[in-house]
Amino acid sequence: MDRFGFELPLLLAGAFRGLIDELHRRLAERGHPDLRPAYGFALQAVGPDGATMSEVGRRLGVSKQAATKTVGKLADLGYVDRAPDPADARAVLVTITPRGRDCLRASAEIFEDLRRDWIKELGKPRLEALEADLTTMVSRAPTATLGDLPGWLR
Amino acid sequence: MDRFGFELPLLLAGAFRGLIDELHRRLAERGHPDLRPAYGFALQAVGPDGATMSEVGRRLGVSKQAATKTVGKLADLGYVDRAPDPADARAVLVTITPRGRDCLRASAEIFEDLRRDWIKELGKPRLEALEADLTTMVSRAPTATLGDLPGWLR
DNA sequence: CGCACTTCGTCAACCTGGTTGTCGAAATAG
DNA sequence: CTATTTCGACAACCAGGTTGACGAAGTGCG
Repeated sequence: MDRFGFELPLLLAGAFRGLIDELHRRLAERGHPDLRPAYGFALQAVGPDGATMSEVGRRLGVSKQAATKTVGKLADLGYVDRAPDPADARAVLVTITPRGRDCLRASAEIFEDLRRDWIKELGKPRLEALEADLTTMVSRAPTATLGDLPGWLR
Repeated sequence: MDRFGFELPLLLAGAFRGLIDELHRRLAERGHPDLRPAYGFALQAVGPDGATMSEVGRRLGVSKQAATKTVGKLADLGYVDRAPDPADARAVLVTITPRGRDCLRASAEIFEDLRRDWIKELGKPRLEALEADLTTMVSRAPTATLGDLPGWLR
């Protein structure tokens, strides 16, 4: 079966999207219905040890202004807290709340489940080959932080 | 090498993005520097035979208002023309200009080149396996039109 | 110590690409 | 001929990004 070149990006995007859609479907079932994909990235960027606003922005590859807005949303949803940094009076420390931690844990579990689904469907060797090949191609064209996916296709 | 579940979506997104970034890099070299990924989708949606505004919107999976705006940009850039539909006085016919056609042709060629790059890197059997496996997983979770990718991760 | 420079986070203004709601005009159904 | 649908425009709005300016706080160094 000979394929067209344009199918490759479509397949990649479709697979990515399918994965993320399914993640959020299952996340909703587990009590996190209002988390959007973009917030998920941001939550990851905060990380288990917390981070300052600027740090979040750097990790996401967006301006600190954008990070401030996103963190604000995350805080409204109860996933993170903001507190003055005791070590630096200019800085704001963003930390993950228990709810945020639960969400992160659930996400990790769901991703493992999802990967298991793929293994069941394709077999372990095929999936590992797929991952290895994608790693090759991704490292060949080093992509940015990936947190700026939202604005990227602007 | 044992991988984490969360790597899979990252790899997919990274590969997709790498492909699209490279497409637009090469498109720019060929005289289409101002086409953005989102416009590329829209141009595809107009198609070689043209379409009405509403039709473009439906194909992209967005409202006709959004389609109107995007088509406006595309027209400003000289990729499409708008003309009253002789068969329906309400409708606006959107057609691709020669420049748009050139862009579409260049895109197709670049995607083929890109696929050849992947074949050179991974070998034909591996790439075909990768495509087949992605097809399996994508068809398992039927994704939408994909034209609404921009707004999707909202 | 004191001053210059950098960094932190905020505010304000703006852009883009979406959304919904309303509307008049044109096509279609009955 | 009328009722309903569809087309595309306009307006208002939202989300998530941008840049620029800014004061306050930390840092380096003569």
